[in-house]
Amino acid sequence: MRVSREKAQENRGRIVAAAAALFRERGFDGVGVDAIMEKAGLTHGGFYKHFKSKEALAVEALEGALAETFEVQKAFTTLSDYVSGYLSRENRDEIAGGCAITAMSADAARRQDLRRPMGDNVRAQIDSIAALISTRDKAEARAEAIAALATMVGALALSRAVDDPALSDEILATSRAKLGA
Amino acid sequence: MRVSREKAQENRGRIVAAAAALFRERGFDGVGVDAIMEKAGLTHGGFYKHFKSKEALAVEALEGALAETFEVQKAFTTLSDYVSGYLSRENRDEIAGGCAITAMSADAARRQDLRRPMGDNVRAQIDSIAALISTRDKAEARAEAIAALATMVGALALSRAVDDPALSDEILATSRAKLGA
DNA sequence: GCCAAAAGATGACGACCGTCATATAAATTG
DNA sequence: CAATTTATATGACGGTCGTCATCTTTTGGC
Repeated sequence: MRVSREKAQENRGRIVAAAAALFRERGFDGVGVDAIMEKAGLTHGGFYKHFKSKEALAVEALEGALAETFEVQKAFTTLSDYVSGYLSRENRDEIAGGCAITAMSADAARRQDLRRPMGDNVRAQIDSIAALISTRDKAEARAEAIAALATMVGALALSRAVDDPALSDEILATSRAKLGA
Repeated sequence: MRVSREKAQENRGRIVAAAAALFRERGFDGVGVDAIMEKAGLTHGGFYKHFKSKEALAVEALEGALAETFEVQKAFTTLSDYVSGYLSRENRDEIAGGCAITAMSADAARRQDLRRPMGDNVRAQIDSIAALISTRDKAEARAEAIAALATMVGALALSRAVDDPALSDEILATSRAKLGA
């Protein structure tokens, strides 16, 4: 049955939000359109009234996930807080709500469409981190920001991939320390 | 038709090698058993004479991919060479033959079975890198090794995920420089 | 050299996939 | 209030998936 424009727009948002969580949790190929629609509280059929393909939804979902976590990170006013928030056990254990760069970089490497939102967000993150670094030399701040972002993304990925919880914690703690947090 | 034990073992190895490449390239859910068997020069039916499931093959394929790249990396005698080899355009562009940690960490985060080989290899890499660091303090060398590995993995993942080739190159070059290579 | 074992090929199964046609029913338009 | 539009539901399609049963053919053990 039909639904008000307002409600339809809200439903669309719920589909994107559900997809943003599920794609991070299970990867692009690990989630079906039916699972996304179910999580959004709808049935699968209406999907193509909102999106022209699963891939098109993935682009929007990635943009949404990246924007959401970027908002959280922009709230940190020091590099130390930024790093501590990123390399925390909570962020490691909540993949569905955590950093979309780490969770979806492999999908982005495989699917052209996802690389543009990734690139946009990486550029923004670099600028954001560089702004937190108090160095005279702008180029040097940018270089430090790039390396810091790489270390954070790699440490989070490693901490999620290894079997031993002690090693996982050690990776987070050591990387935090190396980044001055 | 039947085949000699020797030939059967060689075929098994070809299946594992094909899977090691395809899983890195397309992810666990992006490859079917049929594609793996075809790449190995066989038909899909014989698969379950060799492996009890696709997941079981993935464990062996990951072990193989990790061992293979680890052999390459162990050949480097300085940290600088190690880093330069890892953070090269060639390694970035050859996902199927490149670092399995970077290519499969997301799959490992999702699938328990893959975390043990990941953990084993990460431990070995840390020790291997730490041995290249000339520091009196062993704990300090280990900490530097962990951070260096995290930076390398993150930089490679980022360089593959972004849309802009210039940014991709910059991430590699900057991370190399930060790691003294 | 015969016989049991087994590797691989062929083919099928149930489940799930992305996508779309159609039906339903409510909202918007006039 | 009537006519039209449209968001969602139902159901189906062709294709692909992981897995397995069966058959063929050859090997390896006696």
